Amino acid sequence: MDQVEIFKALSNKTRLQILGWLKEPELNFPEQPNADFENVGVCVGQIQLKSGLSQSTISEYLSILQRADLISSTRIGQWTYYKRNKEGIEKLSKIINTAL
Amino acid sequence: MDQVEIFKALSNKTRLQILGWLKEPELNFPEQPNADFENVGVCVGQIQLKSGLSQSTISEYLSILQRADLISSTRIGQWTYYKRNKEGIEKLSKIINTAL
DNA sequence: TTGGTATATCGGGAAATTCCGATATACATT
DNA sequence: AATGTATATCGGAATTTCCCGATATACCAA
Repeated sequence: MDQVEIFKALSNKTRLQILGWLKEPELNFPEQPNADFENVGVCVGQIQLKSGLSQSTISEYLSILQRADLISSTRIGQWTYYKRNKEGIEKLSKIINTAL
Repeated sequence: MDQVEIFKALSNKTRLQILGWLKEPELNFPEQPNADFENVGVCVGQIQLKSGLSQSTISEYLSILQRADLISSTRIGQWTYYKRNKEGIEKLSKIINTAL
């Protein structure tokens, strides 16, 4: 993954908010039946609801964040759950500390 | 300074390269008379030469990086020198570790 | 199989970014 | 004052990003 693409993924207010929300899902989203935040994450619909943007836009934003390795996804039934990707974010932290 | 603006500043290959060059100026630029890298930084002309882009583009890129607090400038005579801004980069590192 | 719900993908108008050449400004030299 | 050099600013064409509605795909339930 190109460094520039990671920073592009972060260059948008809504996408930064999503990452913030996914850092503490229990504070930012209502309880979910049959899917705990820690293991699978938060479903697209909840993220979209919270963002106020359209379904298609949020779906695209989530895939941009995923391509940048900042989040990861799990499909369960008809739902896709996204959660923070610790490894990717740690890698970004290392980039900041070594390249800049 | 808005977080989004910081990441936008970093969303460009040339601007990332400039930050990398300014991290170790002595490895990336020829000796400068009357201005040491540590205190004042590297003059615009040298950065432009190394980048291969036009003078106007590099001047603009440097001011984008400066607005994001990632570099700072000093004018001496007809030259402007830019150097890495340690504090701004440390602040960015904290953003990564707390907001994402 | 039919209909319903969740998400992904497509096509596109509007706005932002990239990078340029031309020009303006600032300072030094003669 | 006039000229030369370093940098900043302006105007703009080409490309990319933002965000939407429409549509496609995937899965579930009856």
